[in-house]
Amino acid sequence: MKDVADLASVGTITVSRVLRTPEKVSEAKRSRVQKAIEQLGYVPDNTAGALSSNKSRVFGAIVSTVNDSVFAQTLDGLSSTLRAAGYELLLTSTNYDPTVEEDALRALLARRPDGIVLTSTSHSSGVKNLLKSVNIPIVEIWQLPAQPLDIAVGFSNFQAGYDMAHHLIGKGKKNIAFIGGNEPGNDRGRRRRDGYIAALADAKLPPIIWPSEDQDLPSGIELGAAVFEGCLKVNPAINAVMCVSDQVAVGVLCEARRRGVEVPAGLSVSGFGGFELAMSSGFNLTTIEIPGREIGVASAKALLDPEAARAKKVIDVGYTLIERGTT
Amino acid sequence: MKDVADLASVGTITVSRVLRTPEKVSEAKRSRVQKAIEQLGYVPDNTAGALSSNKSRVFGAIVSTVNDSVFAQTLDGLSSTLRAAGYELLLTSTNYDPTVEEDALRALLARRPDGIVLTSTSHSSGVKNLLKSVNIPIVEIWQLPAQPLDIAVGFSNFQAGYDMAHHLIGKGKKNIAFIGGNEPGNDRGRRRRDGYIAALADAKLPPIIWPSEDQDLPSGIELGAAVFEGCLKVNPAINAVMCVSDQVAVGVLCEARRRGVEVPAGLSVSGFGGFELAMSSGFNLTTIEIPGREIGVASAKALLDPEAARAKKVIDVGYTLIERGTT
DNA sequence: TCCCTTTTTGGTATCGATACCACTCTTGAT
DNA sequence: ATCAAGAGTGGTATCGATACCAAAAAGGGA
Repeated sequence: MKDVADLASVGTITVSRVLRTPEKVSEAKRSRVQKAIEQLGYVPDNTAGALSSNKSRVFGAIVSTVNDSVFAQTLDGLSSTLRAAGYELLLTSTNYDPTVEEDALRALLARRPDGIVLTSTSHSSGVKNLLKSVNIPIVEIWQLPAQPLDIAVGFSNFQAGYDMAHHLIGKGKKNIAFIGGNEPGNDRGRRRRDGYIAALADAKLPPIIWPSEDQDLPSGIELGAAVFEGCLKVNPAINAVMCVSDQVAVGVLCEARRRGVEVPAGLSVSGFGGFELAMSSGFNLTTIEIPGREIGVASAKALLDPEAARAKKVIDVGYTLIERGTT
Repeated sequence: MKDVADLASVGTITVSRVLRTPEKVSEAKRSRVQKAIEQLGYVPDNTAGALSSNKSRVFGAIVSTVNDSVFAQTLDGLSSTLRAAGYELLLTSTNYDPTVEEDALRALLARRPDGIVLTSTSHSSGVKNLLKSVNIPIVEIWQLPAQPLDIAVGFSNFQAGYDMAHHLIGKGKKNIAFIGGNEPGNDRGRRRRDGYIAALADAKLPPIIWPSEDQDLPSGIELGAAVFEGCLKVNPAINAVMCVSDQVAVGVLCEARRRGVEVPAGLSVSGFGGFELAMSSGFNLTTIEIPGREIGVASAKALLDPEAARAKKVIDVGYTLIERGTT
């Protein structure tokens, strides 16, 4: 930076200002400095800037997994919006293991991020203490906790589960099973299930949940394929399955076709997530579409302007029940 | 850090050593310092450390997209391996837009990463110059360039394309079409196509490529579904389609079922990627499986020990042709 | 016991930017 | 002509860690 300043015959502070607050520098010097920067191929050192200004221009994100297409959209929206504003994203994943969260957070905080995004909403006390001790915006996403730590961006999984169950009931189905949602650490799926239970209770129908907590079954598509052997055989009266995710629903649909089960006449199937595959004409799945990217964009905005976001506390991006051919 | 040092009655430098090189500190002081750290809830400031030691303990990654499940596995392997070694990952995506790469790189370099991972292998001269001017390990992944900038980790897309075409030819198919691979900036798909062309040439068969460069069609599953109208109608003799990705292949399979086309008797279908869906029993797709996670792990190792990696220059993780029911 | 080597420890300068303050130079109103 | 307000500019201290060097303590062989 000294070299640039010398070449442009200005003080170092003016170079700094050209980069951070160009409007405070006169046109003449600004262009001289910019020319010098280009000529020398100068790339500023943000680590030094972070130290002196206490602003790292980096945000941290702790996600449970990047291996989920709707989740990936959120990351995408988050990262692009932040980058457009001159910020970068420091990414860490916990692989749904809650014990890793504290370590990951500690490592993140050592990099002095200007804010943090968390995808889980139940935290250990160690995590809560760490978050309380730093004075930066904390955004919890993909779920709306009753008591957000700071700011929350998401939608109500409970309500979404309720709505979908209500939709199936409205179609005249009386024996509706809920499939999946038992992965440990994934409380979002459980909320959808709670919504399902509530909707069935309101309609005075008995809930059927499969698999039970103690059954050890594969998740995703494989789980859907296993429904016929594991669930429908035990309870052949079931005429609708409400799946915890689109992946599971696609598994059900594949297997239904193979077995010649008519959808939706013999069996209604619904998904959750808005997974690309589900939208395709081949499956034509009724599902709840989550604006994954929008969650990312909204969180980025919350991080960039925490005061405005804190006024709302909870930002509900909503969801859309999309009725297609499987219900 | 001063507070910790005072509480433990040692110099600040000893505190630093307890964190970075604990084996150089006597047992007695080490435990005293660790107790003080815990008591005060001290979280070290890595931005300061980065400035003084010229080591940020952060690696940068520029990916074309996180919206791809096999790609996500790579990120996962990369991030977990790095974190286990005390490093973090700074993530940026270009959304397959090569013009963004230089900006993204400049922003990354400002954070002084200790190394960089790139998913594309064709770079603008600006990018090349920037990379040349920094003296850190550069790892290009998911493809093996003839002239790696520094280190490359991946597999041969060309060879994979060749092998799959060879497999289809071995099955007695004579009219084999290649579907997809025209997205701009995605040179990996193009390499697979080149492999396909080479294999057909060796077998003295005419290549059929669809869609052509100038056709504007959706990608992914939708493209697969469009094959029947757009490609097979024009050339009904085609009895095998080799798809650029599993997504496209799944689209073909869905539509084939709907139309009652027998697979593989009437039409063979192959994919690429090892996408979860393709593995499921419902589709039973013949595909080429890429060890996505392993690419991430191997790149992380290359970043952590660049000297060892530079000795090899190119690290080929290979791939596996998995024959299932669609060919 | 003494001297030499090795281990352990601390003081101080330093990394490269920005905050803070002080100063000069405009501009426009009175 | 004078003054006040504001814009533009630069000098210097500072952020919090680690590198480097020097010194003290601990072992080990004569």
